[in-house]
This record gives sequence, C-alpha cells and structure tokens, in this order.
Amino acid sequence: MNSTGSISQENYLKAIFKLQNEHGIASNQAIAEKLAATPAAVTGMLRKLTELEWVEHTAYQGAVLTPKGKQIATSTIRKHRLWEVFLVEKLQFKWDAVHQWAEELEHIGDADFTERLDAFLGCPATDPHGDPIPDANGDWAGNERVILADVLACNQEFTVRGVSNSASDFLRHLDALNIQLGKQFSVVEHFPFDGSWEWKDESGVNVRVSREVASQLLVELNRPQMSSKSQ
Amino acid sequence: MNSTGSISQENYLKAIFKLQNEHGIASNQAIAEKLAATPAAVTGMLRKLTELEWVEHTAYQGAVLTPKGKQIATSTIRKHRLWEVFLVEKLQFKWDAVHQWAEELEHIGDADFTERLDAFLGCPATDPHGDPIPDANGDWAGNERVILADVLACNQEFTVRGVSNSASDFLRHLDALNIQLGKQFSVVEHFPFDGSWEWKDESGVNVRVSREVASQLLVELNRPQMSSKSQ
DNA sequence: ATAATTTTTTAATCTTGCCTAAACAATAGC
DNA sequence: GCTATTGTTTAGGCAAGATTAAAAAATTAT
Repeated sequence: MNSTGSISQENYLKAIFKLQNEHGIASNQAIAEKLAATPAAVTGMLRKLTELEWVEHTAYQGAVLTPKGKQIATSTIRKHRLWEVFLVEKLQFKWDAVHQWAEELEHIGDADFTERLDAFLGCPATDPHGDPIPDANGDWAGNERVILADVLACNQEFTVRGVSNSASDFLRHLDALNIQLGKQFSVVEHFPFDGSWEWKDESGVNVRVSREVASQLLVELNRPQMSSKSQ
Repeated sequence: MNSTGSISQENYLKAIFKLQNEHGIASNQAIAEKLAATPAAVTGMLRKLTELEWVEHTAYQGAVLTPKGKQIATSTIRKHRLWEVFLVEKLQFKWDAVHQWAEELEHIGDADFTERLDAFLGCPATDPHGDPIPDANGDWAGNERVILADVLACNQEFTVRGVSNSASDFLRHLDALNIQLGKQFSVVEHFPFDGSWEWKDESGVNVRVSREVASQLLVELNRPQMSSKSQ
C-alpha cells in the first residue's frame, strides 16, 4: 500500500494532482510549466509513470492519476505541509522562506516517519499559508470553508484564512501590510475604479489593499454580527 | 566560505574525512567499501573532487581533504548528528532507527538552517550514540574523554558514553541488555577465557557483557571513589 | 630481482532525467 | 474542407553517477 517514487517522480505526481484538481486532466504543457521542464521531458516521464501504473496517460490528451498515484501525491503534499509547519513553528522561519526547504524535505521518510512528525507538531490542520494538510489517508478536510475575497460586502467582517499564492514577494508584502492568517478585518470601502479595498482590523487600524493582493487572499466570512446600534 | 556539493559528493567527503582520521589517508578501496560502490566509481569521483579542490588525490596513493573539503565534510556530519538528535528526542525514534533518515536529511539546508535546528535542539553536544557534534566552525569538543572498555580494572566504576558501532542489531542488543548512554556501572568480574565481563548497575542489577559488546562501547572512567571500608 | 598478488585506473556501457530540434497530431480560422 | 497554429511526441544527445571487464601500477613474496 505504501510504495514511493524517486524525487523527480514524486514531483510529477504532485504537479499532476494539482492540475487535475483544477482542470480535470493534466496537459503535457501545464505539467512542463509547473516543473520548469520541457514538454518533451514530460512525455518521457509520463511513459514511466504509466508503466508504474501511477498515472493513466492518453497520447495527445493528458494525464490522470490512478488511486496509487494519488496516494503518493497526497502523501508528498502532506509531508511538504507538515515540514512547513515545523520550519515556521519550531525553527522560527518566516513564512515566505519555508517552501524551498519543504520542497526537499517532502521526499524523505516513510509513513511511520510522517505520522511521528504529525504527532510532534500536534496534528496541525493547515500549513503556514493556510493550505489544508491532508490526513494519513490522503483525505482533505475543510478545504471548502475558504472563499474568494471578491464577494465581500460593505461592513462585512471576515477572517483571513489562506493565500492562493505562496511566492516570497507576495508573502513579504502581506507582512508589510500587517496581514496575517487568522486576523480579522471588516470592510470599510471598496473602490471599483481599481478594485482596491479599505479594511479595518480589530484594533481599528485601517489598511488599503490592492485588487492584486485581495484577489490572492482566501477568507472566511464571519457569521454576521449584530452591530451595536441595530440591536 | 559556505558552498556545498551534490549528495553524492558530500557522501564521498564524509567517507574520506572519517578514513583520513583513522588512517591519515583514504585509500580508494576503503572509500569504495564505505560507500558500497566499486573502486572504479571512486576513481571517477576523486577526479571531480580534485577539480573542485575539495580533495588532493595522488594516483595510486589515496585522497586527503583540503580545508574546503574538510569544511563541507564536518558540516555534513554536524547536520547528520543534529538530525539524529531531533529524530530521537522530538520524534521518539529508537536510537537504532535514526541513521537511515539522518543520512538523507543531512544533505538539506544551508548554514542558517543548521543553526536554527541546533538552537531548537538546545545545542546538543553529542548525538544519540554519544558521538560529538562538531560546532558551526567544524571544531570538535570533548572527543578525547571517551576510552575503550579494555582498560577497566575490577571494582572500577564507569559511565557508558558512546558506541563505536551504530549498526541497528548492535544497538538493539544493547537495549536488550538494558545498557543506555549515561548509565553507570561497576566491574564485578572479567573473564579472560572469552573476554566477557560481569558488571553491576547502580541499582545493583548484574549484567553479563560479551567481549564483542564491550569492545564497541566507549566509556568514561569515574573518578575513583573511596569505598566505604577503605575510608 | 623477478614473479605473484593486490590495488588502482582506464575503457566501454548503463540508467535517470533532462535538453534541442524535427516530425507528427489536433485544433482553429477562413 | 484546407491551411495555420498550437501542442505532443520522437530522435539524438548530454551530464552525473554507477557498473563490469581488462590493463597498468604498486606491493608482497620468494
């Protein structure tokens, strides 16, 4: 039940998994782009992964994971995200610096190792970017409670729960704006002209947020609270 | 000052470092044996490491590390041993199970990463097998305070400080004998016939230790204590 | 000192994973 | 329905690291 691939193979499975979730199938070109490789390299690797029965690949169509391939992919993602938690919470890395190391650490260890790491970290539900950590069976919990920032109405209160972009420069920008996961804001105003926002945090401090930033935040709408005057 | 090699290169440097400490020079064959490779593979890699100026290699003689090569080797050993501490103390692995994983983890991270890990672990002086952890400059502290078991005289008290063999079966055998690092014993009797020993631990429990086991233990002799009658 | 043995090196090949360039499908435009 | 474009696959190669088998050097033995 628990075999494992080479580093390169695991990276392909991860990429295919994510593309499959977005588009139903992983095109050769999309895989190549995600892995910074050429489409020709992808064709070669897909042949190998097909032989291993970790993907089903139809020539000129695209690739889809088999159950076995999906198991390896989710296990790799699980390890990646657990290591990110370790790096931030235990080694005090900033959240924009953990991806590169987790990218290497995710290929180490077996199921026992992973469960020990998970237990040591207190079985975290999400990584430092708010992405859910799949459980040991590869199942995802609570992936659906986060929604895009666009739907926010005036005065709406919400909590920042995740980012849909983990690039260092974006994360450092959030740091500069003093926006952290779990922090609660309310909408002051929305400016349709450029799509930017003005928000207020819980201590009454206002932040201006560009459309580019807001559109990459995953938020959870707070249960509408009775305002002091309407009560 | 802080460059780094490929995984394979780092493993060669580690092997050469250890052989050099034992024999002054690392022969082609000894390296091959340590890395479970063929001598031909070693010749090829030594050529590369010589180009990189990490080793000095004289044909048909052997290899010696340059300062740069030594720095990479000790840094790799430092990381290996820090990770072993992590695996035992934080993830609750048994001490006979950590080597394989540390062997992979040791190739990950830069100097900053390593120092964060070190700080998180409380700057341990030794790994779970009692081997000293070199500091960030590659210097070794207290390597000399451990000596071989052969010199023990009757009634001598001593503390087990390390093992000169970290093979799983040996370590599990020590577990079965209830011998742990830091534990104190006194010599009851030595049997020259087969070189075996009888020892007594602090709670008065006797252990029989074969020559094979005793010769792989590194111990520290306790300051001779006045026995109750001789005082 | 010469022969026998051991160790090291060379030479040719393999595997994994990648690349470029060219050929081949599939889709889109008209 | 035929051409133009886009995406995919083949073909040939390269680099790292390893292998086996044979040649060369060094060491040991007589």
